[in-house]
Formats: sequence, structure tokens, C-alpha cells
Amino acid sequence: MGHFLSITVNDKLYIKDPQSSDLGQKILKNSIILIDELGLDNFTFKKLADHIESTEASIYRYFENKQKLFLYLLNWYWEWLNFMLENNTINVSDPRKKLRIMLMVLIDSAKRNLDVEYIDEDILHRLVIVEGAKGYHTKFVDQQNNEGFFLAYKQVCASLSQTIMEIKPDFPYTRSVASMILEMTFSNIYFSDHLPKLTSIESGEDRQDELLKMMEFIVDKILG
Amino acid sequence: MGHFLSITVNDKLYIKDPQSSDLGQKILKNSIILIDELGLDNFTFKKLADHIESTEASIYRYFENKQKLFLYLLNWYWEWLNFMLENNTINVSDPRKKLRIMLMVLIDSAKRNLDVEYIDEDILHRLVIVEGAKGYHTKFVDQQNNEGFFLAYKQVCASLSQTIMEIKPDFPYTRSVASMILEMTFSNIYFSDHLPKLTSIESGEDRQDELLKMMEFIVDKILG
DNA sequence: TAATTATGATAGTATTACTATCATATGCAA
DNA sequence: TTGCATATGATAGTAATACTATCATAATTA
Repeated sequence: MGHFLSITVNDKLYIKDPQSSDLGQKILKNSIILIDELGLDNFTFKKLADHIESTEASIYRYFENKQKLFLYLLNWYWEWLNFMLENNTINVSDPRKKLRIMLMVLIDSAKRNLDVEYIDEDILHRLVIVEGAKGYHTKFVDQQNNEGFFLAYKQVCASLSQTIMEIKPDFPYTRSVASMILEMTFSNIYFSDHLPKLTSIESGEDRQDELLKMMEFIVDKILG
Repeated sequence: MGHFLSITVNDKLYIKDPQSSDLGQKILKNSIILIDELGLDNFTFKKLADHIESTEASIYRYFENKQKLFLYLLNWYWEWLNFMLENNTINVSDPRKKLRIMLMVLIDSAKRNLDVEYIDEDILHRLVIVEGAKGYHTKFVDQQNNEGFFLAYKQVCASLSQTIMEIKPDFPYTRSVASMILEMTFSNIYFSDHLPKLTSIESGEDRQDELLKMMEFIVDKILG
């Protein structure tokens, strides 16, 4: 079914739509793999070009630079996340149940029903967890925010925020709790893999269950 | 009084101790200013060298590369934060009061009593808020963690964690809540300046009071 | 068949991220 | 005072990065 849905990304992020051509799709697919492998800092267009047996010049026809490409990938992920959140809660009227499902989607994006062959959502999810914060923690955030580069991310928060409001209409900090849920979920996955002292979640078999349990506990406490 | 205290930073982060010489102190002072001004990505040793009227070669005698210099600054900040947390809670026995003070220190590091002329704590605090996450969101986090580059950060979390445990000995998620407090506090300051849709805190006069109020509210709810 | 478009091949520039060498100044030790 | 170590500066050089430009050619489309 997912085959019929396509993700639309802010067109200021690319020069030429990478989803529209073979080479473009190759760039997306392999940039995700390479950034995951090398880290964003060590990833270069040259390395990507060599990897896909193309040239730097060709890649520059799609993206201005690697930051834009990276923001493109982040936006693709956020748009996809928005779709997943929407899609999985469409017939759920109980807001508490809805929030629970949203937490599950955030944690376990593996339940995907959208397969775009040129994007590996699992690797992308990992990439977002590891490097995602770099997308908006930059000196140029204001300028990029003006260009709408964070709309999709803000939409994810808005959806969470909306659901919190449905649960507790008089809750005074919906937006901060929404962004906290997002960041806390991701960072606890990251911490459990790399900085275990910073999390109560152990990396292992039932990590996702543990994390869901914890996030539900925290959210329940906060929303009373 | 602070004049007599010095901050010790993991010696694997530098080649030659920058706190031990004029040039080293100049490097620290001006790297903070320049990274704040240009952003970490656009900051280079060449620009720093020109700025302080020295040479790249001289700077490389102190730091291997800019990542190490950046990690040094982060560590300096974290060590300093640890000192501030410790120093401000030393005679406070009520753990709830202690946590409240710790939140205040996190939010308003302006109450500083340690003046090292070669570090501007205010700019450094801003820098940590804007770029701090880049310190540990990297592909090389495991290796760097092994070298102890995050000990000071983990110590901050440990102190928070400890205090939470004093408040509620049976609380199951002290570590995750501790890291959440840290990250949420910083990101809400950042968001209120740059991505207001992601926070309930408005940038302005009484932001710090509002933030403290919110963080206390959240923590109170979570700890019951 | 001609025209357009997409990609590849190649070259070139400025900047970055270093490393190496030599000269000089400064301080301390004998 | 001489001498020696140490710190910094000055200069040069290399490989990689981050682009930009031009031309050739293959594939599409009109």
C-alpha cells in the first residue's frame, strides 16, 4: 500500500529533486548508508561519488552542499514520521491511547508500511538518532528556520502537543513536553548504546519495551 | 574566592596544557568567542590564529584538532558546572531544596563566583547550549567515551541522579530523568531563542524564572 | 532528425587540516 | 655572563575538501 504514497520535501533543500531520477535516488540511498558508516563529519561528496561510481559534479547538481543534503534526509524522515503518526492513529479517538501509539511509533519505527526502495528507514532512523540534533543545533538555525527547513519537525511536535492537549486541556506546557518526549526518546536509545550511565534503559532484547514503559510512566506522571 | 580554584580537564584532550601559558589562555578565550560567533563548523584554527595574531602551527602545539579543542571547552564547562553544583548545595540537606538549587544553577549560570579571566562563562554557557550536543553526538563517541572525554558530563548527571534518589529512593528511572533534566533545560533555552514552536517558554525578561517554574513543575510531577 | 536534458570526464581554485623546519626571543641554570 | 632549554613565530609544503566551470556524450523528447 505504501507504494502509492510519496514524501514531499521542502524544495529549497535541493537544486534538482533527487526523488525524480535514478541518480537522485542512488544519492539518497547511499548518502544514508555512508553517513551512517562514516559519521556526518567524515562524509564527503567525493566519497559518495566514488561509492556510487559517479562524480562530485553530478551530486552538486542535486544538492548545494552536504548540510543541505543532510537536512533533506532529516526532513524526509520527519515527513515520513508525520505520516506514520497520522496513519497509525487515524481511527483512535481516545487521546491517551493515541499518545501511547505515538510513543510506539517514535520508538519502534520498524513497524513500517511504507517502502520506498531508495530509502532504508531503519538506517535513517538510526542516523536521525545519532546525528539528528546537528540539523538544528547550528549557528544558522534562524535563517534556515525562515526557509522552512524545520516545518516537518515542528509538525511532529505539534501533533504530540495536540494530543497532550486533548488529554489535559489545561496543561500549561504542552509544547515543551512534546519536544521533550521526542528528544528524550531518541537520546535514551542513543545513550543505551553509547553512554549507558546517562540512561536507565539497558541496551538489549527488550529495550524498546522498557523504553516504551518508561516513556509512558514519565508522561503519565506529568499529565497526572 | 573563586580565584583560588582551578578547573582540571582530562589531559588526553590537549597536547600542552592551555591553562599553563599566556598563548594557551588566549587560545581558550578566543576560541570560545570565535566558535560562538562563527559556529563550530565554520571555525578554523587559521581563523583563530589570525584573530589572536599567532599562527596555526602554534595552536597545533596545544590541540590536535578543533574537535579536541571543542571537547576541551565542553569539559571545562562541565567541570565548572560540577563545581558550581557542588559549591551551591554544600550545606543543603533537604534534597528537594537541593534539586531546586541545581536547576537554578543549570538555568542561570550567571551566578558565578569563579572568575577565570581567560574564560567567559556566559559565552561558554551559550556555546554549550547551542553546540554542546555535538560533543557526544558523533560516530566516535565510543572511542572517546573510553578515553574519558565524557566523565565530567556523566558526573553532572550522576549528581542530579543522586539527588533524585535522595528524594525518592525507589524511583526507577533516576538516570534517564537526570539526563532529561539537563537536556530539557538547555534545549528549552535554545528553543525559546530560535524555535519557539518547540517550547512553552517565551524568550524575554523573565525567561529564567519561567523555565525554573516549568522544570520544577515537571520534576515535581515526575517525582510525585 | 533535431533539440533538449542528464550525466560523466576533466580541470582548476580557494580553503582546510594538518606537518616540518628554521629562526628568534625569553627565561633559568651554572 | 654564558649557555641551554623552551616557547613562539615565520615560512613552506602536502593532501584533502568544497566547490565551479567547461566540454563531451548518451539518452529522451519533440
